[in-house]
Amino acid sequence: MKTKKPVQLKQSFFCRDTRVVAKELIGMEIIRNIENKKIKVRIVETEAYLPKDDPACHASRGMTPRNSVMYGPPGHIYVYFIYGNYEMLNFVTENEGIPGAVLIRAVEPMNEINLIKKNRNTEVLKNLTSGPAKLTMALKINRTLNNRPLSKEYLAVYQGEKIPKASEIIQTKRIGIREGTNLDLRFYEKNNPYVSVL
DNA sequence: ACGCTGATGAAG
DNA sequence: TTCATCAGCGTT
Repeated sequence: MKTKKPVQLKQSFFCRDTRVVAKELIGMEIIRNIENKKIKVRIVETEAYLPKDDPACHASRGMTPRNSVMYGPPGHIYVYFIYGNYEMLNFVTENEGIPGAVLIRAVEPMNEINLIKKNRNTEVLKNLTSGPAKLTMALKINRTLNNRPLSKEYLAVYQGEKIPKASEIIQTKRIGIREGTNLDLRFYEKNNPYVSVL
């Protein structure tokens, strides 16, 4: 047997500058444990939302009931609801008390393709997980996971088997926001078909 | 290019 | 209490 046991990312991984975490999450793997299945995906696109001078960050105008999770411990899950339809998956970063988070924008499926197709109600491979709301539908992630620590019991992040070289990670402007578009805080793997927008 | 959808938070 | 806003998706 050559399969290595997956190494779960420690809390200290997330307790750093949000930009560094967003960049280093590219290539890491998420395992979603649900209904006796373990769906494994590889992160291919992220965005950083910063504690300071970032008008697009939910916490840019101070703490509210919704964004309070971002002020909590790093490595926790922040899921919020948007556009009347969609859930978004984020991981909290920075020290407790400092509000930062990384939005997971796209992932690449590594197993359970048929289950993901069913969850997404489509057969088109490149549409399965190529967007922040698509991947939460594919992995059945919703607000019940909000404010929870990472755990292999339901959702955890692991060291990736294939980490892109620095030259394979593209850094550009963020997508889908009105303010803060001048900042290059979006990261994605070059030439990966599951990236949401090229 | 647009409609769907409803939680959120700021204003009054 | 109202109202504009919104880290998207799917169909046209």
